[in-house]
Amino acid sequence: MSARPYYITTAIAYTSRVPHIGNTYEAVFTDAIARYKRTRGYDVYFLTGTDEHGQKIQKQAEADGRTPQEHVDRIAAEVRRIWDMMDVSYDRFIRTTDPAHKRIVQKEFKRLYEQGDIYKGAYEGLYCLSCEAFYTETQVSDAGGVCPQCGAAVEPASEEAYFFRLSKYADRLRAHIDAHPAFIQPESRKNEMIKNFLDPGLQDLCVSRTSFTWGVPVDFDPGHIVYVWIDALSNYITALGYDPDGPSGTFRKYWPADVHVIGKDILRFHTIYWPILLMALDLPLPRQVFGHPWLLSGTDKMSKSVGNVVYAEDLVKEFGVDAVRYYLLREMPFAADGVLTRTQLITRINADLANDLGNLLSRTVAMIEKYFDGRLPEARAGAPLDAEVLAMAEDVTRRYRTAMDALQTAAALTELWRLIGRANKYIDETEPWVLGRREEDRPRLAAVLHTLRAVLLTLAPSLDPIMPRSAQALRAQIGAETGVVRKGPALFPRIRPDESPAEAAPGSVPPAPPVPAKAEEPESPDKAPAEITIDEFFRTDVRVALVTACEPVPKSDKLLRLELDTGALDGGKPRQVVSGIAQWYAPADLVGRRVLLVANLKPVKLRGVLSQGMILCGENSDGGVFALFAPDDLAPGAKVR
RNA sequence: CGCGGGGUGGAGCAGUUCGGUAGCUCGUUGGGCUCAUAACCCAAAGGUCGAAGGUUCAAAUCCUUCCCCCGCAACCA
Repeated sequence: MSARPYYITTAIAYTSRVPHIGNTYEAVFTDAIARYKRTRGYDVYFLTGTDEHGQKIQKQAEADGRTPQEHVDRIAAEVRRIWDMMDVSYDRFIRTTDPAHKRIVQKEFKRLYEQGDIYKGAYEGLYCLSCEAFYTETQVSDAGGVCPQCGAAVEPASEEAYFFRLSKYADRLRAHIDAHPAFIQPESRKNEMIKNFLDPGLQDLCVSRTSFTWGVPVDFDPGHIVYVWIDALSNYITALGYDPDGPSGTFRKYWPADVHVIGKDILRFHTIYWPILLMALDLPLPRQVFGHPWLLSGTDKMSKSVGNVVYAEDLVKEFGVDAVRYYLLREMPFAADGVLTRTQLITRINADLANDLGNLLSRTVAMIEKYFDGRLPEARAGAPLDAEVLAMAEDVTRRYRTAMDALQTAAALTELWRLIGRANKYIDETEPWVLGRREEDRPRLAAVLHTLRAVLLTLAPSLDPIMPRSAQALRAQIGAETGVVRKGPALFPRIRPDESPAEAAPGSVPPAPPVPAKAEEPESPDKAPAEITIDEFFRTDVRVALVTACEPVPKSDKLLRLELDTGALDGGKPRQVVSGIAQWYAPADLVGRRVLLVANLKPVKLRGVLSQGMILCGENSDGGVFALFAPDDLAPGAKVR
């Protein structure tokens, strides 16, 4: 019987910035499943890659003074390097800028248009000239009838665009979801999708843009660019050689995908738009979409501005690939968000990898070398206890497989460690060092060590998908191929815990960023702004202003409404500014004080309240915000420069 | 009443679907062992399961109300 095909994918990584450990988790997780399926004899095809189109990338590249292609080439290479470093065993790395991909996307688009699933319509909305962007009526009315971005007037406008008739397939999709309970994982997400998107009815989806050029052009209508959904999602089939005019053998062999592993944030696109797109193309739907949870850094989402972003590379440098892989696969829950802290990482490595697994191997190997010179004799005296441990090994392997089949790597690892714990206990129970003292106990000693070696041999293939290198090292030491046991270097050396003050305090929760945000060089969003001339600076009108009144903005958490005396600037009239500092200042803290006001900002309405300027504040890396106050000697209205 | 997730020994979590002795890892304390990476094994201490009502012979689990925390959205110009 030929091996059963198994097609598994990650989402393609967006190339606006270099992926952090949270993004990397997805690749590692998917890799573990792919490797596991290979050990189970499946013919696995593992796809990953990068999503390289869109306005954001175009703008980013412009800001960096590069062409979009240069930009995505750089980031895609970086993504690939990180995946390789993590031993991600993908079979194909697709990029949406691959010419073959683009060609097929164009064909798909055309076919959908010709069969009437895509139609040309008008995108109606309120347009802001200065932002060159459309806004919905709700967005505008919430902003008080002006542009939510800049506060300028907006006007109704329409622009040509292509739309996808989602509604046509909604019933079929609903039926599919009902008939395939495992389609959306975890289960809780299923209701979310149905309740939030399917039940209210699907709007036709706008699938083209004319506002930027970095994308796949609609070949029969110049100026239109295929918008992200059709372009990006199609990677799962174009990578296999799909072609509306006759797909490749690879495609016929692997499609439909067994599972798309994606972040929970893009579940909607994968469980609604993607299936409908496939239906329209008359292709079978993927068997499962798994929206994995987030990896949080400390208690928060990783974010550049908070400064708690962790990169796989830094962790790998310090702890090794396999330890990082183990942590991710062990610590990430199936549905709830996972947490990454340095302390937890070190604890996990020491307790599980060094003490339990590493030490089990170490003591077993050491004894086999010491008592039998690396070769166990045939003459053995078994005991019921041995059989019990070996039976457990089998049972654990079974449970491990069940968990892995259900994508529950944490549960699978818990099982393996149950066996490791049992084996360590078995050593204490049998006391091989006592057996080693008397010649007549040699057969019993041989049996005990044989049991231990057997347990490790059982463990090796299960550990393979999780920690390929260490599993290999373990095999080598217990002589899986040669039969000769030879002690090697410690599998996982113990790590000395940190003694930084933040983590030393007993009972305190150390949410300290595990690793300082690394140098910014591959990232552009946060790098220091470009130089400006003094004239450009003087375009900013900064003034001293006296706070004459202050109150919270009703129904808002963060906003304070300030009334400011700006001296002669406004002809003695008070100026009203809304500032998002309610978390840090009570109104009473501000009244009577002199703040620094950016006086020539475009006015904007916040929560319905007009704000005519901005108060200057400083922000610490821990997020604390402090207003900058002027000395009393400076009169209201005084110019600051 | 915006949407969603969560509140279980010092820390991190499981258990809640289909009520029935509150479990795991780390940490703490005491003991054992010496093959091993100051590792391993055993034992103990430690919990009003966010609060209050209710249903029930029985509630972490079901119902009602409330409190708190975290995301997202709206409001951080």
